[in-house]
Amino acid sequence: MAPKSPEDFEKMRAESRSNILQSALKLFAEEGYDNTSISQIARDAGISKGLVYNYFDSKQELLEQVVHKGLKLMPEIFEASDRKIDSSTLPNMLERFRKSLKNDRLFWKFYAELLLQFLRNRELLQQFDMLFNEFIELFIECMRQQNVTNPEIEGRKLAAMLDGVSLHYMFDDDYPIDDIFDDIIKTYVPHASHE
Amino acid sequence: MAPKSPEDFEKMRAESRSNILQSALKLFAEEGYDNTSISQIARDAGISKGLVYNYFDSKQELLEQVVHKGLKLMPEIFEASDRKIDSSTLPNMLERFRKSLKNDRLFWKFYAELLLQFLRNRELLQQFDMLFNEFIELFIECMRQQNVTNPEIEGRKLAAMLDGVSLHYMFDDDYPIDDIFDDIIKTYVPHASHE
Amino acid sequence: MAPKSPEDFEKMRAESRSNILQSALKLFAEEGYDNTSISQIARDAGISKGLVYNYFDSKQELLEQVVHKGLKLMPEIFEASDRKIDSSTLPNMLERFRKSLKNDRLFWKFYAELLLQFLRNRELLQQFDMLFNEFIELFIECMRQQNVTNPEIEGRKLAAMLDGVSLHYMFDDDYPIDDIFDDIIKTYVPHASHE
Amino acid sequence: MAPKSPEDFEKMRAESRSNILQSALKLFAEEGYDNTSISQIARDAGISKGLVYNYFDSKQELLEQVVHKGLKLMPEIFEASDRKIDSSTLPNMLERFRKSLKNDRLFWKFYAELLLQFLRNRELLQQFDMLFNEFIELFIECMRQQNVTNPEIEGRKLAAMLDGVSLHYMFDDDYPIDDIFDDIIKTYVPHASHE
DNA sequence: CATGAATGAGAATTCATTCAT
DNA sequence: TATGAATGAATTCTCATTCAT
Repeated sequence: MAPKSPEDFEKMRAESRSNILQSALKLFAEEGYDNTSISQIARDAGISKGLVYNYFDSKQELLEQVVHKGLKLMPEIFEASDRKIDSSTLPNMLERFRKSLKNDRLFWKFYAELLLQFLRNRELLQQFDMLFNEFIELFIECMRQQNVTNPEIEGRKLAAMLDGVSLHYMFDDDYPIDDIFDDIIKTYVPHASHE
Repeated sequence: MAPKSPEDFEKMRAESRSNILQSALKLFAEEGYDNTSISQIARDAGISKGLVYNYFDSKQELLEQVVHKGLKLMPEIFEASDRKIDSSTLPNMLERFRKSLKNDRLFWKFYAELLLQFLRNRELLQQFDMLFNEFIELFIECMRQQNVTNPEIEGRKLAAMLDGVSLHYMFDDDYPIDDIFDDIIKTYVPHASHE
Repeated sequence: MAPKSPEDFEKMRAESRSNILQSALKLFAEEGYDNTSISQIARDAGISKGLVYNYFDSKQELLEQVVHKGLKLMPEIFEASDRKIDSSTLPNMLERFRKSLKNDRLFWKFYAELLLQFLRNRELLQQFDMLFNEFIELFIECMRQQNVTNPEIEGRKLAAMLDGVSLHYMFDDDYPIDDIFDDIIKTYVPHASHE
Repeated sequence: MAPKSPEDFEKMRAESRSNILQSALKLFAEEGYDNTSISQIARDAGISKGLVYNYFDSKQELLEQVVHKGLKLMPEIFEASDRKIDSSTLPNMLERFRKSLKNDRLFWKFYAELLLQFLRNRELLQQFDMLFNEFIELFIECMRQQNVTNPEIEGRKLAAMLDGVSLHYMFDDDYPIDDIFDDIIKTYVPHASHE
């Protein structure tokens, strides 16, 4: 009844949009992109099918937006807040990653799915590539900090290992994720414990 | 006049079947399972749509057969021929793996795709799970051979790293795959360096 | 501007659903279940193929719904309105049946078709079986009313004869349906003649 | 090895043909015409799919031949061997029919299926119509023999009842077929009892 | 802004029929 | 005569997308 202000509308739009993205992320992660229909997403978001198209031009664009939103979470996990890399950066990052893996299994399943989509889809690949390289660069930088002999190689190995561990963890409910992380942290951050 | 002999038929069948599996592997790997239609597979194999169903009951079964065939390659890559694990097993395996990654990129792309399919599909998961665990066990056994402190953890880390490296390599055409492998071999096979 | 109200949608749905059932009944009856494609039904109903699946999960379910709707007509034909069986029940029923046979030839053709489907399809058989037995029981009850020596047998004979007459009538455009019915009524309702 | 004489070939042909017809009858009766594939028939007959087309031009023609062969059995059941109709014709016929119903349930199921096919298929209808009318005429003639008041009507009623009883019997494994037949025979052949 | 009915292109699957041998 | 591989048209069913209200 009360006439809504432009701001109200704006807020509603943002909220609806966010709901849709939320539902899409969940369903894409659980069922896979191809096995998720717009109807399901709409139903899950509690809105009508048609309305989805009010916010996103196509299913493909919805995917891209979900990815976009998802990738923005990555830096929060991996980047040190002060952007300065020091000896605590890597252990902090690893801890945050471990925590995220355990808490946001859904997101990481989706991330795994995306890896595959990316291998095929040029549009998505570009969005992702930059971030992906930043992420590797970050590890390389950490290695450099630690004065390892070959930071480029060591950084890539660490990145690969973490991706591999994530995959295996998603596969196997009994995966000893904590043991593995404890060990990785110990290995890659040896200075942390003694001297 | 002369009716075809059973051998003739057998040969035809084997050939067609093999063609179909070949095309299916290629397309599943390149486009993904869901984005590949039976029509495409048939077209690629140079046969009619209907014939595919002469050899495979369903698209799902075709996938399973492709997987089955693919998984048979794994042991050749990872297992020591004499089944005895000694100090040369791991370097041999790693070399074979490196070579396979570079030669059979298609297969490994597909393998990556499968990881995701597996996360959802119970049928496939079972076929795969055993092999997957064997593969991890193998690395653990190698670690045990080398008297590392914690073979269980070290084996899993190595397995994860190799999966991660494979993924990254598939992503990035400039990935320094040889440097990484050289390093891994050097790290995990320290004895190799000093004679 | 104004969104459609739930009532509007409800009305649209009911109408479309009814159209589809109508067309399906007609075509199943005329062509047989197996010889009728969803496309034909859609075309006949003046809608798109896909819409049929908006209302019915499968062709099989469409059949079941058509049957369900059709079977609801049966009681109107065969049951005495007051549920009490007396000497007028049978002649009334026979008259209603005669009238229905002549008016609803389509339905009865379909009913005949169904008999055959039923011989194979367990799902449908159950829906039908109850009604079928009720129908025979009804005749038996009428016979009992008339104090015939062996009402069980006589009831079944009458039921069989009516099914047979229906079939023959559907076959033969010159079938003397009225003569037959007049005779049956005279035979089975002897009291009608002498008061 | 021994060169086959033309007669041998002829006999083999006849035998193969008969096998196919046998299998087709069985499968059509059990599964229905539409649900039976040529492959099934060939498999059941122990020959190749292609060979079926050596004997029959099409599935439709195979159906027609099965019908043709089947209908030839009818006279054996219904006609008095000496073609003369007397007071024993009807009871004999009814006994033969009862026996056939119980022994050849498969055939009668198929006959029921055919009734429906006939209602749609002009080709088949013609083959059948003649026989169908002969069959009714036969009953009418029997009634005439018995000096019933209205042989035309009574004959048709008997024919209808027998068709109906057959259907019901096929439906219901507990159908009291013998009681019904005993009663029919007693009713329609009253003279049989008192001399 | 919101709804869900309606569309239609495309996918998997079946199967009668053909054909080379 | 006999085989079964191969074809392709037809069928059921799904779902992204449009549109009238």
